[in-house]
Amino acid sequence: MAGIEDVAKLAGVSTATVSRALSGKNSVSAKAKAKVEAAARELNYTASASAYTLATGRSRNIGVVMPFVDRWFFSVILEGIETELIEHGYDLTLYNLSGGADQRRKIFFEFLNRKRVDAFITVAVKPSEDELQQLAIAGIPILGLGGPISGARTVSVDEIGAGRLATEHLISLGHTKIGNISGTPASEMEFHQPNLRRQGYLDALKASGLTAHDSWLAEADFTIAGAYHATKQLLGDPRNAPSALFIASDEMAFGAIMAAKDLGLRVPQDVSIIGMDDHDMSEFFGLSTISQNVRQQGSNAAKTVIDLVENLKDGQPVNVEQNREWPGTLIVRSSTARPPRS
Amino acid sequence: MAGIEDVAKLAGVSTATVSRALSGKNSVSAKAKAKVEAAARELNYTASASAYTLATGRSRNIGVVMPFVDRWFFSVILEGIETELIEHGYDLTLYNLSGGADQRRKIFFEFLNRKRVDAFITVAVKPSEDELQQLAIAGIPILGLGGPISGARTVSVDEIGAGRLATEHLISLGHTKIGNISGTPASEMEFHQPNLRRQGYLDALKASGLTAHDSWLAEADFTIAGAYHATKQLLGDPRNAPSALFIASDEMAFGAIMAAKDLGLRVPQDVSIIGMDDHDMSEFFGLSTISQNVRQQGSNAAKTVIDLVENLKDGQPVNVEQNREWPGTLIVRSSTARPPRS
DNA sequence: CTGAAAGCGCTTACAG
DNA sequence: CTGAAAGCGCTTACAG
Repeated sequence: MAGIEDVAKLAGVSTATVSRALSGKNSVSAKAKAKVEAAARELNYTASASAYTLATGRSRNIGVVMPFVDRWFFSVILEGIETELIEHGYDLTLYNLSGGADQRRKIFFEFLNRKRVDAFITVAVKPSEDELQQLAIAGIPILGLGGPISGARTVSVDEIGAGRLATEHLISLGHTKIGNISGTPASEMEFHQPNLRRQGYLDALKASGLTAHDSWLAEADFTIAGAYHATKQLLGDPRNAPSALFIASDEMAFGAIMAAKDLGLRVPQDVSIIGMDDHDMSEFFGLSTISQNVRQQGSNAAKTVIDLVENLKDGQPVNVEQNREWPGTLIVRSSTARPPRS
Repeated sequence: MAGIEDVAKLAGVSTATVSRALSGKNSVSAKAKAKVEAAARELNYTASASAYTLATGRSRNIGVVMPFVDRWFFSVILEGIETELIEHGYDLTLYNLSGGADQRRKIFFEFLNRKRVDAFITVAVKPSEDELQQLAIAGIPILGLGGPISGARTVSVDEIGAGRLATEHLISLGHTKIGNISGTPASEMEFHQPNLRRQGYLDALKASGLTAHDSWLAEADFTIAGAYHATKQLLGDPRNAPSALFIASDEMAFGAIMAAKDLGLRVPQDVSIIGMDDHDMSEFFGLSTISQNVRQQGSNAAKTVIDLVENLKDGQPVNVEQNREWPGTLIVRSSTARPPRS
């Protein structure tokens, strides 16, 4: 592998000039620049990341911390982040928390100290006080996706608004008996999304003078199977079943659709179902939903974080502690319709 | 952030001793070791990755290259790799190829040159001649998952055997009219898996003296929707529909199950369906399948690659060009049964 | 515009 | 067992 010395020799200039010519920041004569570029191309030279980092203190590398990578939402957001980062010449180092508390501690208190990344993007992870402090000591900027983090810049979806929008859609179709299945968060991290979505659902009902019957509310664990069982329970009630369901994730909504079918109910003629996410498979299921624009959330987070690290002031990020909220957008497919006349 | 100098001062020793004490490799007196460890803990010191890399030439970082991260197989394998890597103190840098040819070139010919990783794991990616050569120049060991790569160590699933096993299961139940839906690979990378799976299917039929009717064969694009349509076509044939289907992925098998149901066919009473993968949702669908042990494939790949980089000989990996094959394992659930008596 | 040299923060022969 | 010093491969004031 060629080093800067080789390029300098071949181009007949000093290593300083090579560095300047290639970085493009400093003034170099057009002639020197051309020679250096030719030499670099010939030798297939790229500056070594570790030497660059050691000299500049910048790594052109972003750490991404998420609780899982093998769930739809997380994998899509990861892909969005990665594609944007590569575009801008940044690497992505992945830290996933699924290994439990030990792994989490290791990441925050050991890997982080290695100064390998310029910044972190956390996805649906709420750092503890200790962890936040650790980040502060390390002086690493952090961008939180999904929920405010004290002292950090944050981007999230307007969860309450999304829950309200989904519910209003059902109300506008004429439904009055509307149920809701929310998601139970995994333990260690904090998804408060599900609660907020239900909040929006309750708000919408209230605004229309409707009420939520207790037996119309359920929880499931964000899996298709969990929602299947919950839905059977809700819709199986012969006396007081809801005619429409707002479900906190599309994957759970798939389970709900199958449960309805297995009960002999037609979707949407007998029961309307709306989810949230706009999952890849939602089109296939004909599922109406609130889109989160997940991939775009990812690429936006990447852009924001790059902006953050490239505009440090005295080593500190500018404009921290700022929470931006994205609206969800309603997508109407074939799983929602007017209620059956009773 | 504390540096090695700070630790040395606090412990009252030289930086050389700090380095030795912390790496644990060289002889250091118990007393010095204790003092250094105490100081390091107090200052929350971890060696800077870039300085370590520059000094040693090792990065403790593995690059993972995959065509997508937002598909089930890839996200699960990624999670398997990551968890194992963290365990061993390695970082993971993700390169995903979904951005197209440009992104791919950038990764292979620019990012790779930065010498940021000790080795690569490629997943279902077949490097071109150019790319392979680039890897060779860089002297970076590479472990290929899914399909042999010339000059590299490789781990893959015995695809032919898996196809045969699935088909033999159907044959052993008494089926004689067995169809197959294989997957069409995306363009740029090379999945030859689908062909191999069909190969195994054909082998099994032949060995039992059965033949594959042309109209029992179809292809789909690995999506639930694609397989849904293909299955309707296959099973809709009123004269010569197969009584069982081997489908090249579980996700496609879900589409097949739904297609069968929508045709009024019961699974497995009217038609048996077996997939391949053992997807997270397969349990829910009651899908019989051939498990690939995906998560385990990932963690195994991580172990192998660590072994590779920690046992270089003169900078070269030992035992290259070695292809290991894993067997798939049959998982029987409720989607396969004896054929209906005609 | 350009080069010589210091410095980034480690590790590791070398000498003792 | 331990320390002084060289060196890893870059970038960037500094001087010209």
